[in-house]
Amino acid sequence: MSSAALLPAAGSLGFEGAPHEVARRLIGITLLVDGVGGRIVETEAYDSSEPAAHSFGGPRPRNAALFGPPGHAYVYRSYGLHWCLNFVCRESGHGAGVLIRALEPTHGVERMRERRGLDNARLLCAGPGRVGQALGVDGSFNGLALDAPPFALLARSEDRPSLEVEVGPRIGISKAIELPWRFGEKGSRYLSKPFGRSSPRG
DNA sequence: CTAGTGATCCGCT
DNA sequence: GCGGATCACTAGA
Repeated sequence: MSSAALLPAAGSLGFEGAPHEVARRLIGITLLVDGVGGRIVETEAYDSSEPAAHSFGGPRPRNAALFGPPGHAYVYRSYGLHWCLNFVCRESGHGAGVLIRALEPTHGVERMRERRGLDNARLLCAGPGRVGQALGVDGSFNGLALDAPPFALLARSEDRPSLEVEVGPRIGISKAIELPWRFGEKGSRYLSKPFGRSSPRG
């Protein structure tokens, strides 16, 4: 049996914690939507205390889910085209979240290829908009709990004991660019962009 | 590999 | 009007 224990992990991820801690813990966790998805290899943390966050400036209709209970989804539309998935953190009313930026495809790869109209596994989920498209996430998922279908979060199996996490500045923002709140699995070739300069292989 | 650009919608000033 | 927590595509190093 291949995978040792793929156990539900939603209860042990500590979504009530700070977003940069949750973002780090999520690396290596498997995310599935209706059974389709893969290992989380890249995340970013956002908090209402800094101006890059959608929650900065307080609750509004669009960001309401971010101010809801932790362990739920916040889905927003990016540039009028793409759907991006976040996990809500901290306590209700705070407005913190973790953006899922990239997955290593492991489950339902054919389904993801169809949805993305793309053959290259490396690019299937390499970016938040690509993750949304590959997993079939749209605005109707906004506010759903992460510990119940269609979502599933599975603990790391022990096939990768030496998981190393890299840290760096967040991508695609113009404010609070100094915060090192982007996290990624070191050496993964499924990142949306490489971190500093290591070996560009994988 | 990096840099530039158009697409396309919604929330905010 | 303006500008995004982006992506696909093109051109050039």
